[in-house]
Amino acid sequence: MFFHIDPADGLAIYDQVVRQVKFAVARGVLSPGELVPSVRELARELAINPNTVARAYQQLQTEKVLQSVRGMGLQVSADARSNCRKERQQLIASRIAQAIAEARQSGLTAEELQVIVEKQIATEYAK
Amino acid sequence: MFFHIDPADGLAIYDQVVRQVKFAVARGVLSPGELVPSVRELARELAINPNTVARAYQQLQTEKVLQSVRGMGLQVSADARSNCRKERQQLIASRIAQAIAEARQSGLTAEELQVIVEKQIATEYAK
Amino acid sequence: MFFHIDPADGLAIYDQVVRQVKFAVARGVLSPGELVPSVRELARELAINPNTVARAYQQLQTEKVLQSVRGMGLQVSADARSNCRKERQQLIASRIAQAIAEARQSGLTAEELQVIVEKQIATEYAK
Amino acid sequence: MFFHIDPADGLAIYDQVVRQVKFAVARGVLSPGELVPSVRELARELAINPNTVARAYQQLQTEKVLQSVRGMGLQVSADARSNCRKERQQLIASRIAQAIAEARQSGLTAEELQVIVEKQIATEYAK
DNA sequence: GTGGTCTAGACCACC
DNA sequence: GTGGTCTAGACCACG
Repeated sequence: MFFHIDPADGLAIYDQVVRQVKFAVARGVLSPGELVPSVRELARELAINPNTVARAYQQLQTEKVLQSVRGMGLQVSADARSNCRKERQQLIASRIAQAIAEARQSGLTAEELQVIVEKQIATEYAK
Repeated sequence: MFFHIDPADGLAIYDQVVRQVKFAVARGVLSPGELVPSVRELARELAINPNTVARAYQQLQTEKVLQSVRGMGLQVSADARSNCRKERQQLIASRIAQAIAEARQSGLTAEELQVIVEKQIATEYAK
Repeated sequence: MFFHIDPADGLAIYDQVVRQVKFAVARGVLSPGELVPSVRELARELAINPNTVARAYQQLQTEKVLQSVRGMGLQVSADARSNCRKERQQLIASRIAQAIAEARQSGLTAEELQVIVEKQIATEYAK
Repeated sequence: MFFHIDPADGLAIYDQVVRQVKFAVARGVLSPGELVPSVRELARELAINPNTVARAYQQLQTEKVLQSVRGMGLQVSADARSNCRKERQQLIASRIAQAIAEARQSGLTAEELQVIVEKQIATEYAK
């Protein structure tokens, strides 16, 4: 499966699921019309409680990323892809902006920060 | 004051206080031997609950950044500066690493991410 | 067909089917002795699952509105019309009573409510 | 307390709570800035599970009717009153419209329906 | 099988 | 004390 939950992320688990579903739609791993894994199945795969998955899916429905097909499951909405693409940029950028704001506030110069960031990007994408 | 609390940061408020005290020590804004603001005073300035400040100070004592001076308050420990300098790098780097890991997981390429990061750094340091 | 299913009605689909069969009998659209559409046919027409229709028909048999004719299907019972007429009043009245009770509870005066109701009746019967 | 839960309403309990909070704000029973009953307190009063109240309150937060005051509770938003007033009309009208649509579909004439409605309004407001 | 709702009880951060 | 989150397990409606 394309999800990975990190209990130490700081973000709530249901929120991690929400973000990752959006990312999967943005990437095209999930396509409009496609059924997402069932609540029970995803819960089993991620080793979390079905209610937690249900909560994430519910939020994704109110945000119109998913829509329910009675008795069949939940389906990616037709216009979800473009919305998720836009939102992905914003979600990532704001999280990075927060980290950068703290870095600056900590007294690091832009140059020192630049070094750290480049090293981290290199490390991450080398995996 | 050298602190800035952001309720929307995602981090717990007491944790933000802990980090910012460490950063202030690393920057030299707070020097070894210097007394930090009292719980009540800092709570008033940051408009947060005194219990939250007390909790942050308690953790800082546990981590030997602060030590109590009977009847005077809390002062920055003698060896706090070098420790805080080291930790600053690590705190900042790990938060950035988390954001970058999510960015990669979301399907962004290193190049797309680089663009976002540079833009955010420029924005932040232009303030 | 004399039925109309509204997925957004709030009522369960099988319950909508039950009510509408009763109403059809009350109106005389379905007469005692007449055969109702088969489960499969009605399911196809309403674009719902045959199980849902079967469940509605089962309840209608339990309530003696329909009775099975071996090898033929389900027919409207002899005494169904008068019973359905009585029940129609009660079903409609109680649903309206519920809506009115909520309206009152919401703080609307009888006059304000009267205005809303008359407007809605006019709108509905103008269709 | 100004709430009343009816398990036989058909509506989900959490939805009944959501609607009634909105109605209370619309009526002025709850004023902007005022703290609503705590999750645990309201759960106790209504004899339902705290999670059910929490779910209702959460939805009210996403709809900007309530906002949280850290450690203090949940407060009615500044602009909630006018929004709730508008929504009350719409919530009531649509529920009534549904009942009326069914009444018409059942074969009742506008006149017969009018009689039923007036009787129900009289009954309800005589309580 | 599916999602939707509800209950029960737990731990956490914050005031 | 407050809300926020998570787990566990139940029942219902629908396919």
